[in-house]
Amino acid sequence: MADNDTSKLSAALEDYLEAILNLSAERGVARSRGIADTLGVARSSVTRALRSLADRGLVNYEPYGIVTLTDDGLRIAETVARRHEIIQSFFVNVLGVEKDIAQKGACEAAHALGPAIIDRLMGFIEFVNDSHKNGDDLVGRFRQFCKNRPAAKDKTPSKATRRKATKTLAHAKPGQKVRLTSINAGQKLRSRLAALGLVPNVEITVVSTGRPGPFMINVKGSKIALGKPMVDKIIVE
Amino acid sequence: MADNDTSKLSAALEDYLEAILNLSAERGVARSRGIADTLGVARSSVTRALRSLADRGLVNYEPYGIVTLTDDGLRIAETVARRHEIIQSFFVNVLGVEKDIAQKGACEAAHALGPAIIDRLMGFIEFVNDSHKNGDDLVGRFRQFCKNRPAAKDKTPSKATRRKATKTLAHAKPGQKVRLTSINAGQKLRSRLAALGLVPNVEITVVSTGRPGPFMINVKGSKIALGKPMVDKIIVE
DNA sequence: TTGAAAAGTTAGCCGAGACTAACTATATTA
DNA sequence: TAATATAGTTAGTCTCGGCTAACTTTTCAA
Ligand SMILES: [Mn+2]
Ligand SMILES: [Mn+2]
Ligand SMILES: [Mn+2]
Ligand SMILES: [Mn+2]
Repeated sequence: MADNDTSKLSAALEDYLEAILNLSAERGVARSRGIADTLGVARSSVTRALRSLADRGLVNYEPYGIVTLTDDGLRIAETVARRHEIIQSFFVNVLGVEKDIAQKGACEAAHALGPAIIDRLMGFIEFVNDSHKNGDDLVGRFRQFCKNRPAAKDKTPSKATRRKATKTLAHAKPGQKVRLTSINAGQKLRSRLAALGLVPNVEITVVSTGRPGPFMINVKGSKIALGKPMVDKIIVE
Repeated sequence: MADNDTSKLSAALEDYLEAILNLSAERGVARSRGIADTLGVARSSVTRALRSLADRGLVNYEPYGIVTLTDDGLRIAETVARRHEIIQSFFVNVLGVEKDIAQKGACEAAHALGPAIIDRLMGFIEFVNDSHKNGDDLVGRFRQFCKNRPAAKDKTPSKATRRKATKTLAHAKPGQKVRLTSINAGQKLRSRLAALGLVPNVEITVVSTGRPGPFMINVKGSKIALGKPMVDKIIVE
């Protein structure tokens, strides 16, 4: 009988429920083979998932039988399917994303976004539709807006890039002067380097960056050759 | 040295990179302990993740050392962080979702949404801001719109619910007449039930639904008692 | 009715990613 | 400088969710 459904379901198991719901609607019945095909997994994986779902009281299942959702299972399946639909609708109908891509992204995102966000998102879609009825073609304006500006690239630097990233000696160019911040290594290596003058706050002048040849630096008048692994461990500013 | 980064990174490893980027920016340096605290995992989990990332050439790491991102790692970390920021910004600044919830959802969704969707989403945020400058307070209008309608619930039935779900005998109420569609069981059980008159298309009248007592049905004049497991296997319409 | 073909299950393997407990290296401080 | 506290690693375990190969059950058609 229906077991406890304390812990939240994994994305994978939610997908099984969603697949069962869809198959039931489309073909009238959900069988193991159909689920495997829908999700692109091996038939044996389905068997195991069904046992797991049955243990949680979410499907009626027994070996060689067809699969139906219990009331609990139906509730979850509908919630997931609905989230998927809403997110996908936003991607396609508002953002104008290509259907296949939207489908894939929405199916995954559906497991990550809870009621608070989904409700708002649905409200927003309604708002957009409502605006349209009132003569304001928001989506059309957005499309137009997109045309009039150089398509932003996913790689465009943003706040993230503006944050200073830790620089190692490897990032320095020949001729550049840098100050040693710290050495990313154990004390034995650190003391070995200290003997060469490589201590915190010392000024380093990069002589050559070692392609080809060794990475050469100048520290207080003496030239030092460093190996690549070493170069990555020396933090500078 | 930098290994091949053929296969796409898992969400978990992307989170490690993101955490390292953030720690480097906030504290100047990323150490194992800080990563563990940020992500809420055990220190030993961090050790393993760092080894894995180092193998892929995404971080400079060696035991007991501090951690820095390689150029490849930095690129990925920034991409993930930026997706996170854009999605979160949409949730908070457009949809008006509470910060903590938006943060959590965005961090997860960031791994699921690729450039095609993210680019559009960022464009949309810009569009909204742009509209605002031109005197159209879209967000304000949306907030107003939300107030003027009964808050939609995540459980509201939608297309998903409108699809007919498979009904079992368990869903029937006392006195109800239903037609048997199929029996979710192997042939031996099916023939046993067939002997009782339970064959496809036969009409079943529900007598009592068995709380307490057995589930009783009337088939062609004869009363039959069914156990709960059986009731779940009989598909009707 | 019987013998494939198809559907489904079992058994065993694997990698990812978490955990705890115990150990080791490093840092701190008296 | 030695003792202790903290940080980090190692070893071993677990669950999840894939997979293949081999077997069994059910279906279907001759
Ligand atoms: Mn889906
Ligand atoms: Mn999904
Ligand atoms: Mn994030
Ligand atoms: Mn994340």
